[in-house]
Amino acid sequence: MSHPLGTRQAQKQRTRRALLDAALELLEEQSLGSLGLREVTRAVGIAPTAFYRHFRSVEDLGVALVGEALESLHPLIGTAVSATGDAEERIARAVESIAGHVDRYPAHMRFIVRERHGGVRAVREAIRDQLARFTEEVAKTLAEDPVSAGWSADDLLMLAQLYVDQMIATGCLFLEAPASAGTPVTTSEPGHGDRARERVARTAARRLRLISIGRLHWLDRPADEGTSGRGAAGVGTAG
Amino acid sequence: MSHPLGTRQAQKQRTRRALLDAALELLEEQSLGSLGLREVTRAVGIAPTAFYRHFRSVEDLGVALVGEALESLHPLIGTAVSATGDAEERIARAVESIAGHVDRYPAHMRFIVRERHGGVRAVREAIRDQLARFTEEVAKTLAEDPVSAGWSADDLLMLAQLYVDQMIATGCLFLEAPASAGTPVTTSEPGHGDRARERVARTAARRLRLISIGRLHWLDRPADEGTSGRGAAGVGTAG
DNA sequence: GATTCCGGAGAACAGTTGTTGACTGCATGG
DNA sequence: CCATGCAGTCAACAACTGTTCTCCGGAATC
Repeated sequence: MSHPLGTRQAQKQRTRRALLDAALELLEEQSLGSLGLREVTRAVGIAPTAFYRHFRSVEDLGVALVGEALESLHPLIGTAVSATGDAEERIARAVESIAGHVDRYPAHMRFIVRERHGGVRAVREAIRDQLARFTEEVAKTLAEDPVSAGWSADDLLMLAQLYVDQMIATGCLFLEAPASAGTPVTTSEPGHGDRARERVARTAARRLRLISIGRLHWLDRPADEGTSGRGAAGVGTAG
Repeated sequence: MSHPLGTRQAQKQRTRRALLDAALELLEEQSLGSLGLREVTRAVGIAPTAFYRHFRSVEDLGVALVGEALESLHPLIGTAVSATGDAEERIARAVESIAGHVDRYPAHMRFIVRERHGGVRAVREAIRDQLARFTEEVAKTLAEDPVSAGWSADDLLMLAQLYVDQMIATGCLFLEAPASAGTPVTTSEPGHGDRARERVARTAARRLRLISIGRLHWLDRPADEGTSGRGAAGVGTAG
């Protein structure tokens, strides 16, 4: 109601947040390209013209959303790609991290997944760039892992991209899994959602496991044929 | 101009195609949710009301597009996942198949990638279902591969999903790579596009290689811990 | 205490959208 | 050869869009 604390800029940032949040919520059932400026202001409860005080266009708002959505993703690197524990522990921890993140910021996750290949060029490119930064950081973390000894920078980046793609795909699966309802502890029955969630978790874990195995044997045949590098993993599969 | 061949239904299907094609082209720079009915008819050159003779809504048109886009994808299974040749040959063939498909049907590919997580529920679900069918067929093909001997059905499906995701991701990368211009043979210089294309091809091949390696060693530790199945591939990586 | 700054409101604008009903011309089937 | 079916047209509708300009009131500054 009133403005108990803070200056005027505080109020400005508050309605800015309201705009961002309203947009984020509206974007759960549509894409940014079809999101109207008036639609957002209506949801916030301000005049359409007030929108321009905060963003130049919906596209602009979208880019801002990319920023905070990807930023919220960053801390995941520490828990999901860290080099502590055995392989199975690490996989479990990674999957749990992703699940937790989707629980905390579902709208952010959905936004990224939807707009990554969406119809708004500026937002697409913003996501691509931010994701590239993120991937590079993952690559850096992977480099510190003893398993990565002897890997070329290119191969490490490839692996990081694979992991990041996997992370997003897994997050998307968690999003699509029927929500485990808002009641975390009230009922102890499994519920439809929890079953689906666990199925997703197990599949995701298996995927990571396969990648992890491939990683372990990546350098098994150091130099076979002349070319540039990786040895062909050819084995008798001739039909 | 005239109607030399065919009945009246031929003409109907022709404008239906025109609608689909126009939509497909318009969708290269926007998403289905923001695609207007009038926009499509305007591009085709017919009255807006004529649209209803073919589709009930733009959503409906989208679902139709899903059908033909995914159908065009099916023949890829034979060339990209077949069990002939050594691993390296197969990987190269898979990447080439995908590149070729993107060259032939770029709009289809873009449509799938964009709308797979897009803002139109009906289309999203149509893609998910069709993609599930596709994946199951891939799994069936993989099952015939000697490498898959001893694999559980669940694991095979997981691998198929991984391959399908990889296929789409690779296709998307080829789409984003600057086009190699419409002139295939006129100039023999590499050009910006061709360099980018080859970079994409090499990265995609490496990804497939890693997955292939993981596949080969998937059953290395048949039964380690009690649980349900796959042995933990844990190896000394403790930080 | 007076003045400037600025987030927001209001009205109005020209365009656009999806959808309707009644109509027309032409290929088709009796 | 006539009657029906049906793709496509036209006009009109209410609703909505993004954007501009003008104005207001309260905080911030001097």
